[in-house]
Amino acid sequence: MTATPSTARQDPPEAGYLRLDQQICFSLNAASRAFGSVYRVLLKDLGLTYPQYLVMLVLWEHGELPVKALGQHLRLDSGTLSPLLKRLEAAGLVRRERSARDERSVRVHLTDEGAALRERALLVPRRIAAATGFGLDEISELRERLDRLTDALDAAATAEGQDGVDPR
Amino acid sequence: MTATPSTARQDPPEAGYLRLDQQICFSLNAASRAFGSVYRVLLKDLGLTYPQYLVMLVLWEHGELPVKALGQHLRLDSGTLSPLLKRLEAAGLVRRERSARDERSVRVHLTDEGAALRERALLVPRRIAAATGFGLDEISELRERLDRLTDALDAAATAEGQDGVDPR
DNA sequence: CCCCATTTGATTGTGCACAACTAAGTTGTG
DNA sequence: CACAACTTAGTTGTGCACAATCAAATGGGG
Repeated sequence: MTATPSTARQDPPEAGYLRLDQQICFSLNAASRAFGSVYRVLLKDLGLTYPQYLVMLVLWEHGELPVKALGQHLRLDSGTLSPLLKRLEAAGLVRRERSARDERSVRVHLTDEGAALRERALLVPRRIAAATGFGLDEISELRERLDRLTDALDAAATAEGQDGVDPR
Repeated sequence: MTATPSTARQDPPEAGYLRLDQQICFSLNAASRAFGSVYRVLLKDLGLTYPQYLVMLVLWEHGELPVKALGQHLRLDSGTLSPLLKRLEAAGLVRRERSARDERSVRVHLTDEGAALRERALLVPRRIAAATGFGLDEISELRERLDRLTDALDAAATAEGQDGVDPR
């Protein structure tokens, strides 16, 4: 039986993959959470969490959007956005109102207070960039790779979801 | 009044940063969640979530660890691990027992069922690697950058936490 | 007009991440 | 020994992510 419970016996190439595999997804996860910690500190002054900050970024850029479009920009669904938007509304930063044209749609727009918050948020990116210690081009290249990775994973996920559909 | 509610007026270099800034952290976040979707599908057969899978990876590698050490490997604290480990224990994959030497410490180790699960998990990494569409060296390079990024962010976060302490 | 598929949000339930706090055990010092 | 400082897990509360489900509104055929 021995004390070492794993990595015994044959352990073909799989085992190496297993380690590598942990590395990439784990590194990604860890980097994402490390970003979260830094943002948490910087955004506390603004009274925003990081996902709320992302929503505000989109609204600052586009002004006013239905929940659906907001979710498409952020890759988030209503299950995540609905409570988040309610908290932003409770904080007085956004308002939600049913579209008159289509009663199913809820348009989210900034309050004056929400729009004004942008001025203070302008200071954030520079401090984040400084915290990464990366140059602009290095960030840009990393971003390009991550986006490519995301696209590949999304494609794989949907293909995996319907598995071997072979839709003729 | 104009339709575009923001990005008007002066918008100095800050605005460009703001956009770039969103890109890198958002890309990271999106990639992390995209990975989550792919893992979710692959791990469903094993009855594991992705964070549970990470815990099992560490246990398969090290055999048996106190909660503290597990958390250091995964960058997670007891607030996250305690309920997660309870779920793994309820699933019959691990056991938790107080160390006799130090009653504060809880050692987590694999059950036979948990150890056996490794065989089925060996299939996962290859499918993940395939889903990324990345080569091994490209994955390796990306991982290196992400780890460097995480280190820089961690350093910035702790420095930020005590802010301008100037501890004399 | 009525029926039905689709679209859009909201709700519910599960699980993770993390801060703040508590409880119990351990260690060092007088 | 007594006692304070520290360590290790656990608990509680808040918020995000996502699957599943529901309800309301819309729009297109019969």
